[in-house]
Amino acid sequence: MAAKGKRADPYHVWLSEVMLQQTTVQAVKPYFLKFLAAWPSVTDLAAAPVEDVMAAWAGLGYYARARNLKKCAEAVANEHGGVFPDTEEGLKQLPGIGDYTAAAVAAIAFNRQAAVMDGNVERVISRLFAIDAPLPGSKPAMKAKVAALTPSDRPGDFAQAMMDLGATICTPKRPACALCPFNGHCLALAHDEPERFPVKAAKKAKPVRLGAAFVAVNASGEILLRRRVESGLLGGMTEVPTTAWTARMDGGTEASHAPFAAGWQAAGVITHVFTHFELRLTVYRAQVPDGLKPGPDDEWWEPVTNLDAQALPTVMKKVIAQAIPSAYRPENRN
DNA sequence: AAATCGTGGTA
DNA sequence: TTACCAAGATT
Repeated sequence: MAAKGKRADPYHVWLSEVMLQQTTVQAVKPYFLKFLAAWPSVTDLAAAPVEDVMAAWAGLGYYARARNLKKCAEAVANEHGGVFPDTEEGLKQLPGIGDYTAAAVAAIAFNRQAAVMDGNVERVISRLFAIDAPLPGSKPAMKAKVAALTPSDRPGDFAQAMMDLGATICTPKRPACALCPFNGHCLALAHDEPERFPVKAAKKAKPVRLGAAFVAVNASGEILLRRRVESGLLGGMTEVPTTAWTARMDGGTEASHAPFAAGWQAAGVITHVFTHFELRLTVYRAQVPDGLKPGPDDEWWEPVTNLDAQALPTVMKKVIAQAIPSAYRPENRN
């Protein structure tokens, strides 16, 4: 972070804010450093192969962010001369930059008086004013409160201070109200019920989906991989062949969806929880001879020693580790 | 405009 | 263990 009231590098601010969307600082740190080392400027990122960017993002989640990150870098490099727009409105036109990120970059990197509101700020504001209307419907009213509080002097520092307050003092459970600089003006505290806010709409139950995954290893120690379609869940990421992920496991479905006939052996079940469903995959493995042709739909054979360089999401690392326990041991990596 | 989209940490 | 949720965006 830059010194008090100073503008930080817009590329650094943008990259960190995108990574921090729905993601903890702890999880982001190593990825942020890795990206800056690989691509020191936005033009470097714009010039990078998208596969490299997806592989570098693997494990961080919400992979549409990585696809939009690349598109945004290309837009800045090709349509803005390699310079980020310096207004909230200009930034919001770019891929992957919404209300929050546009305001955050405008305030922190360009000293603009933009109202920055993330989940932390929503919690602080909802408590300060004891807002009973549930999120997300109450968002516009809350943002108006933030805008009214945001100063013209050092708006970026104000934004970061509000987020820090929400992250460390005005926490979801057991907030440290005694330490809060607003404890003389907080309506929720005055009513002795800070934890009642923010009020949120009820969330729905998480269904279970079932499927099977197939790990084929040939005599040369290569594993059969394929690339998922660009859109939707894990879009553009790498996977091993699987059946469809459906509510029911239909008998006979599994063998018919194997990439080819082989001595498939069940190797156990892995469970992975996504945002809106839980996935249980039965893992099958087979030792096959060399020379099998990869299927038509973006399949290839990859040395098991090179899995770290692949764009494998966490669920697929679980599958491979289940089938090949040694795959992710250090001595088997390049 | 409700649904979709990952993962890991915490209580 | 379950539930929540973390510096949200897109369709």
